[in-house]
Amino acid sequence: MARSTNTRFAVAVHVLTLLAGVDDDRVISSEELADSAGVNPVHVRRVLGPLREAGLVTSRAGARGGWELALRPEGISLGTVWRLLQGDDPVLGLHGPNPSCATGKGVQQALTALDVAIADALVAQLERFSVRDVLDGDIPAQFTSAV
Amino acid sequence: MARSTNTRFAVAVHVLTLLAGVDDDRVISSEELADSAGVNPVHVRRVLGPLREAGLVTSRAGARGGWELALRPEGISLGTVWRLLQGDDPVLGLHGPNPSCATGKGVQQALTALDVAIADALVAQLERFSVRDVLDGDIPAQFTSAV
DNA sequence: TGAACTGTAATCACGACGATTACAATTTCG
DNA sequence: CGAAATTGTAATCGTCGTGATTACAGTTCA
Repeated sequence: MARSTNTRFAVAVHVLTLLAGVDDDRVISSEELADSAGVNPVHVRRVLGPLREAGLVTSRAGARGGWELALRPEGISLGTVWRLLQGDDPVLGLHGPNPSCATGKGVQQALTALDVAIADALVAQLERFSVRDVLDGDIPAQFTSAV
Repeated sequence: MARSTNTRFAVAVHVLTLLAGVDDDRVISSEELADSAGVNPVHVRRVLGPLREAGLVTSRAGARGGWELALRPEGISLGTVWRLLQGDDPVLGLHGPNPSCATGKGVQQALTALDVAIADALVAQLERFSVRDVLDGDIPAQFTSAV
């Protein structure tokens, strides 16, 4: 089984969808979100950290504290979420450099270029959908991607 | 740093490019390929296994044995290589199921659908290039993906 | 026959990831 | 004010995927 990317994106989508489904003025604690997503509260806070810094969600400490969306669900695209969590990390696995071999140099460059292209295509697909779409179940099980 | 996919694809591209660059009737040993790619000979054989079964390369045991391309470099698309090595493994990381929560169900379905879309888009990008392109350095460092 | 390979299983070490624990800081409420 | 609830964050731990390494049987050529 090939290594897939980590589950932060999945957890983020899950949690954001939950937050999108509650009343506007209600906040939800990390523990509640974590229980629903089947992960650890600390993990939830770590995942939501970057999203808070980007202004997608807000958090409140103290009793009756918790999390809520800072934007409307339709204003949060999955591409944005991906970018915030994955940053510029490569999608392809590039093995170590091999400076001695000329062909190796070329291969490295090709793979790097491909990685950029693939990352763009990946985000482009995710950009087509928002948290609202996930909440409404509006992501078809099968659809033709731009091939 | 997020977990990227494994390096099998990168190794495969590297090795295939090397094989594409030699005379037609010359075979190269796993050790030679491994040294050039900076990996282990056993790893090379494991990576090339699926490609051999798919008819992309052939191997010969015994003295003066080794590997050679079974197809012309322009006939080996990177998309094919990716599919052979990655199979149907998910690109997105899907966290464990959460049957108790209705929203969770929907999120799982959405993520699964997205994973298919993304995998398709990824392969579509790779399909645009062949081993020949890598060998010739014909993969531009920057190009607009279909956004 | 012996050397040079492939094919493959078994084991090992490393590293990423997420769980868990712990604790300081913040906020609400009685 | 003080207790309870909750975030923010560091530190540690266990698990798992990955590739290196070793070992060895089978194959082929000289």
